[in-house]
Formats: sequence, structure tokens, C-alpha cells
Amino acid sequence: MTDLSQLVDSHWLNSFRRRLRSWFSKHGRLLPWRATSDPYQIWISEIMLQQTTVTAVIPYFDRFMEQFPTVQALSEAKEEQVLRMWEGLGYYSRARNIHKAARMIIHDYDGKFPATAEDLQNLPGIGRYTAGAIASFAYDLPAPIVEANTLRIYTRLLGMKEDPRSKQGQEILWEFAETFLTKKNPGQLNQAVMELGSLVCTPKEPDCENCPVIQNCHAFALDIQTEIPVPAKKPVITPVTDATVAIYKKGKYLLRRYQPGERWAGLWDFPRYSLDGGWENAKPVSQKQNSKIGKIYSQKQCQQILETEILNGPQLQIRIVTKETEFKHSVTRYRIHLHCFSANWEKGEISSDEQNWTWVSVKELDEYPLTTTGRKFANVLINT
DNA sequence: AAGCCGGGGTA
DNA sequence: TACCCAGGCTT
Repeated sequence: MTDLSQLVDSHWLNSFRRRLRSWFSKHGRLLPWRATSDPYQIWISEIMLQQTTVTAVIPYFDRFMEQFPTVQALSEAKEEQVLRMWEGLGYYSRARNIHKAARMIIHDYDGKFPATAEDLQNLPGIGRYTAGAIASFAYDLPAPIVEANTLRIYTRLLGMKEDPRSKQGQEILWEFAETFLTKKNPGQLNQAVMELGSLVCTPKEPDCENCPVIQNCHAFALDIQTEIPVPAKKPVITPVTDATVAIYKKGKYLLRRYQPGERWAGLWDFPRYSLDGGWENAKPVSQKQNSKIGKIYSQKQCQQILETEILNGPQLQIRIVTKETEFKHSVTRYRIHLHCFSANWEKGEISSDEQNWTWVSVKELDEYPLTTTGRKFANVLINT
């Protein structure tokens, strides 16, 4: 097993840091939100970046800051507005959590942004990594971080063969991440490792010839850099089939809000149902069949199920008009085939005190946070 | 420890 | 297509 004390001495550490800083001063890119040390901006950007790419985040970040420039502004917003700004970014609990956390900062912390990794981690949505990132980037505290880039660099650097996701692997990584930091400018060191991981020490074909710390790399010395870190276990994919319907009534469409505990909680969508009797009942496929979609359903079957669901749920009578389009998309371990229909309302009313079903005009659709497929479907409807 | 949560970029 | 991404939370 990897033994840090055996691999890492002060000479090795110092040369590693020196080479890293030197490289970073020449090649490090300055991300937009790094121009400031505003902990609020660092916080939002770090949450957005969780399991997301920098390119995907940038436009979201700009829009978000325009809409909610301060913690105060964010705390005063409605959750629905925050979700609207998050729409399309995925992992929506992140949006719900920053909203909750903003309110905690204003109401429980007297408006003072937590300034240590320990305090930061008490906020919802902030784990060990994000706390360390904010502490080191915004406050320049020697707080360790381990995320995808640092994990890859550290495992390779140390020639770690154990699974970095295991408890033991995590302990080694976090210990090294902490040991590696200096009291002087630790934030820059953290940033430098992430940049190196992103630009040079890439997952598939690491550019070892141009790596500034090649002389520190145990994996390179053993020529096992492409075998480290050991890949995560592949999830088993389950194909499912859904149907959704845009019910039209006097210039408006019917929307439903997903409930807490449901997938996409807090977002709105056209009423949508599983054709397989629920995703949890669908059977996974072997990895070779990952590209396969679920069972095929006839248009008649889709119509039947939609009409029945709408009658049993919101208790409306509808008449399917036509099939508008279909989408294929994925949600975590599910590969989804979604059939989209339009229908006319015929009979029945939504109760006036119903909070989670509502009729929305085309114009108002823009203000509701929709799921990605909901938005795509809405655009199809608007453009036809 | 394992499962869950999204969506898009990329080679 | 398969793999990857500035993870956190729940079970």
C-alpha cells in the first residue's frame, strides 16, 4: 500500500512545489471568477462546477451573477427563480442548497460569509472539497482539496494503485493534499494542481513530455501513468420509455411541478409518465446493449396511458391530437426514450388551491424552471 | 460502500 | 458511442 512517509520527503515536496508554481505562472489560465476573491462568487462558481465542465458553467455563472449579485440578493430570491437560472445545468439539489445556504448566511450568520473550511462545510451543498476550495481561493487559507484533477495528479504522482475512491485511498489523498500545502499562498498551489490536471495530466493521454513535474512522478517512473487512477466501476444502464403530453386549453398549457423527493424536484414539466410502470421496475441491459433503447410502444398505447393518467391524476378529460416529437436523453443510470404528444382539453378543472398543477401561457413558459426535455418540447410547440 | 442525482463536451 | 466532468448527500 502507498506509504506517504516513504514517498514524500521535504526535498521532493519543495521541488514539486517550485516546478508547479513556475509552470502555473506561465501556463495557468485565469478563470473569470478568479479575478476576484469575493467568497460569494467563488462559492457559486465552485457549486456550479461540481461534476460539470468549465465551458458549460461560464454562461450560467455570468447570468447568475447578473441576477443575484450578492448573498443578500440570492437570499431574497424565490427558490423557483434560482432554479430558473439553474435550468439545464443539472443536479438541481445544488440550486436548492445554495438558496437555502444563502438564507442561512443572512439569517443565522448575521450576513457574514463563513471564513474557515470548517464553518463552510456546515452549509448545505458544501462538502470537504468545496469548503477547501473556497477557503483556499477566497481567503488563501491552507485548506486541502481533492477533486477530479487533484485526485488524478496525486494518484499518479504517488503511483497509487489502490482505488482512490475507497476509504483508504481517500485518506491517503487528503493527507497528501494537506501535507503539500504551504502557509504562503496555498490557494495558488491548489489552483496550480487543478490546472495541471486539466491541461497536462489528462485522463486518457497525459502529456508527460510537457509535464513540469515529470521528475516527481512515480507513475511515470514505473510507466504506469495510464493505468492510474484505476477507473470507476461502470454503472449498469437501464433503458426506459416515457410519454409526455402538452394539454392545450385556451392559449395555455398544463404544467406539473415535481415534488420534493422526486427527480427534478421543484422543476416544472408537461405531465410525464413512465410507460414501463415506473423506472424502478425496468430491467437493466448488459453493457454491450447500452445503446439499446427500451421497449417499443405503439402510438395507441401511449395515448391510452396518457389519457388514463390524466384522468386519474388531475382528473381532466383530454383528446390526443398528434405526436409532436420524441427525445432520447439520459439521467444518471437511465437511458430514456421520451414520446411527446399534444392534446386538447375537453372536460374537468384543476382545483383552484392546487399548487403543483397550473395552466401556463406560451409567454409565461419562459419564466418557469422546466426540465431540459420540458424546455425542448416547449420550443417545439412554440415553433410550430 | 454503494446508489442517487443531469446534462453536455469530446475524441 | 464511451468516457469524463472544480461532488455531496442518503441509505
